[in-house]
Amino acid sequence: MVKIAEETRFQLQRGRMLKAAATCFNEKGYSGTSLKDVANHLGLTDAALYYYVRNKEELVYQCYLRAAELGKEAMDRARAEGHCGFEQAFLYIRYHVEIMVGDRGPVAIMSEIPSLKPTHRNDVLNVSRQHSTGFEEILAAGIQDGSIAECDVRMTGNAIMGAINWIPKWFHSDALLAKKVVAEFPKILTSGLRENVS
Amino acid sequence: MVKIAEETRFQLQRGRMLKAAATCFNEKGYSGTSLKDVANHLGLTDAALYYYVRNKEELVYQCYLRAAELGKEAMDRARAEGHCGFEQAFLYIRYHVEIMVGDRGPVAIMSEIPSLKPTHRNDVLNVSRQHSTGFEEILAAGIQDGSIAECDVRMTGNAIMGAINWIPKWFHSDALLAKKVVAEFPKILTSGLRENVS
DNA sequence: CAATTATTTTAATCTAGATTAAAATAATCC
DNA sequence: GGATTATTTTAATCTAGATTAAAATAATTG
Repeated sequence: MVKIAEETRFQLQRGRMLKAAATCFNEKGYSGTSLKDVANHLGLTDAALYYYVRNKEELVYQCYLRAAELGKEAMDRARAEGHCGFEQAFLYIRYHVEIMVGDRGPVAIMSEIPSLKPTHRNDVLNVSRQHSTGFEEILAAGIQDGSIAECDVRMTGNAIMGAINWIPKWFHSDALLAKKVVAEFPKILTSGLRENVS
Repeated sequence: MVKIAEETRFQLQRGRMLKAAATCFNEKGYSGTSLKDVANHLGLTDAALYYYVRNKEELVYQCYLRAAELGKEAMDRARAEGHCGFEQAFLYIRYHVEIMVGDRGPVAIMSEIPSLKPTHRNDVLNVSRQHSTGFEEILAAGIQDGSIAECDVRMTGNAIMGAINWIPKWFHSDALLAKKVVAEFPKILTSGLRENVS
């Protein structure tokens, strides 16, 4: 068995597992999902999951890490492509939402960060903070370049991020709705940012 | 022991318990908080909580019900006092946020609704839906009366509610920050609603 | 203060669901 | 095809933390 093939298969299953876990956690809650639930989603037995992950805590950790990475990906793209603060903010929201409601989702809601073990918790918190900070930087840049009206970047960031992070609470795999979310959310969440705030 | 005195004391402790539980759930996550944690907050033993609640599931249920009631209270006030859709939306956000970050909080994030038992889950979901619907009605009324620009009320409602519901994730008892949140959130979340959306 | 009721604690259980070890099956390679 | 490694299952344990029963303490009443 050659290294490359083996890792590919392994990583495929592992990816499926993380998606299944995210689905379960979002839809059944954390305490409501047993490893058996996740395994059933994959046509496996609960014990099989231990081949991919040390324990349940690590499963959650990996889900959260994946969520954070996808967010970062969206932000990186937006920063690279947007020509002013406003455009970067708009694109970030657009890309992140697109990922969340698209076929790379679902993305796990990070409701159980505090019950992760210290190392893992810090990992996740670090990426999260980077992410928040990154968005605040975009907003600040937008104020500088005149594309965004003067505002409290911390609070505005919290508001917009909150709206995004909450999506998995009410959105459950629905292509039609997904289209609407992608079309509307970026508009809605940035419509208050322009200069004409009265 | 007279009825009234007894109920007063009981209800007081019970109220404290619900607040302590909300604090724990928000800060340590659901699976991260044991009944012992909640009890310690009150200087009690875990077993004592069973005097106030049948089991942990009911404790969560009560927390969520309380959260829903406080939201409803804010919305009722806003509807009674606001003179147009926009004003009602603004006031609702203001009042709800004020409650969440003030001394009537914290309000539990409803992350574990799916693991409630069916009856309780339905109770909570019903109030929640009423609440969302109520806000959408406010938005629709605002569009009618011209105080709010044409928009997708469902999506706009989801966005604004998400931003509010996410607050307990990053806000932890801090009077100074509380002031800022109350001052900024209503402005930020309604700044995109006016007619001048381009 | 004695009696009654309310509240809390102590000290056990009880249990779902996580975890593990060993065996079985499946995939891949030479 | 036989050997080797990867993946999954079966069948037990193991455990934290929820739950309970009985006893202890505290409050209130007349």
